[in-house]
Amino acid sequence: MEKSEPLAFLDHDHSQCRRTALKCANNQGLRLTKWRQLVLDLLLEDHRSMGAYEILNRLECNGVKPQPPTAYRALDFLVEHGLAHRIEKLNAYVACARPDACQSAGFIICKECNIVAEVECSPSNPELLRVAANVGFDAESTVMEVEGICSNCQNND
Amino acid sequence: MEKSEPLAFLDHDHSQCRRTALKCANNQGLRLTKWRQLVLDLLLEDHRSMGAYEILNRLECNGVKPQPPTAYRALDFLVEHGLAHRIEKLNAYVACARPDACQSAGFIICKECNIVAEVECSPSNPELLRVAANVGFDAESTVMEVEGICSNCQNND
DNA sequence: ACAAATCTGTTATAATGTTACACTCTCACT
DNA sequence: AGTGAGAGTGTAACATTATAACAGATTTGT
Ligand SMILES: [Zn+2]
Ligand SMILES: [Zn+2]
Ligand SMILES: [Zn+2]
Ligand SMILES: [Zn+2]
Repeated sequence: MEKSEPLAFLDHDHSQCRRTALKCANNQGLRLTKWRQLVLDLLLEDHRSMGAYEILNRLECNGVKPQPPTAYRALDFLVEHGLAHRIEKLNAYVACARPDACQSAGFIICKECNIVAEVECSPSNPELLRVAANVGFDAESTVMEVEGICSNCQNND
Repeated sequence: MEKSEPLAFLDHDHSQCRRTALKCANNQGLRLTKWRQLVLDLLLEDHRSMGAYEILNRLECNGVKPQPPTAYRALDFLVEHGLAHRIEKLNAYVACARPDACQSAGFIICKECNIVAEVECSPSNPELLRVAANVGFDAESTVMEVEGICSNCQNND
């Protein structure tokens, strides 16, 4: 599998994605507490994105359903440590597809089926970065999202 | 002034920006109705972004204060016709800085002062687009945003 | 003048995200 | 083991952002 292929669009052994992510989380010495674990697991079910409240509604531990801050705290943690990404265009979250090797990622978003494919690529647009550098701007984070219709959905019309 | 300089960071005759935008709107044969006009005017006050409710709270015509849908409708219209842009990272809106020549734009966002500089540049990241094309993805729109600290704010610490 | 299309007014509600504060747990250090 | 600091959780309330639905008004083309 080529490095830059977006996993989301490929048939693949997804349980492998899950194992990699969990192993990666442990290797970093992160504290994967109960809720963080559960949220990560929900996100790792597939490569779709989920809203915070969709996650919240499915969160549950021994019959206990947590409140919004619990979901947001877990999501913030996962995003901060690179185990998940926030999709700004959708106000939603996805598990990182390559938590072991994710420097900078862009996202391909299908409007129809909501699949979100992560692509490891250099940060931002070269022209944009050049202009930013020219005006002494200190760039800290980058949003790169492309919305459209995936080839599956094009054919299903 | 070089084409790719971000206007927002430069001292400039901003009333000129406003005239250009309004002229541009009229030239396109768009119906700039009362609310659309007023919203555009608010956005054109400077190159800062404004949330929909910030706009809503300042909207007023002959003592009449409209409801949320009015603001959102005007904003949707302006965005759709390229007179404004939505900043996904901020859930906010800016007037287009070059409505006469805006094919595709990226944004430089200062966390401190909230200034939003628009940069005309090619759509998205080349690697991201290449991968999208490879998998037969039909790209329709692109989000390019870089967040950080502008040089002014770096010096003001 | 008329019909179709577009725009507006209005009410209500949905969806997303945060503050604040008390309490509990974990971990490093005596 | 005790203990204190920091990190994590529980909970209630609230703030912000966005949309649905539908009736009425205005504009546009014929
Ligand atoms: Zn997978
Ligand atoms: Zn699709
Ligand atoms: Zn200006
Ligand atoms: Zn600044």
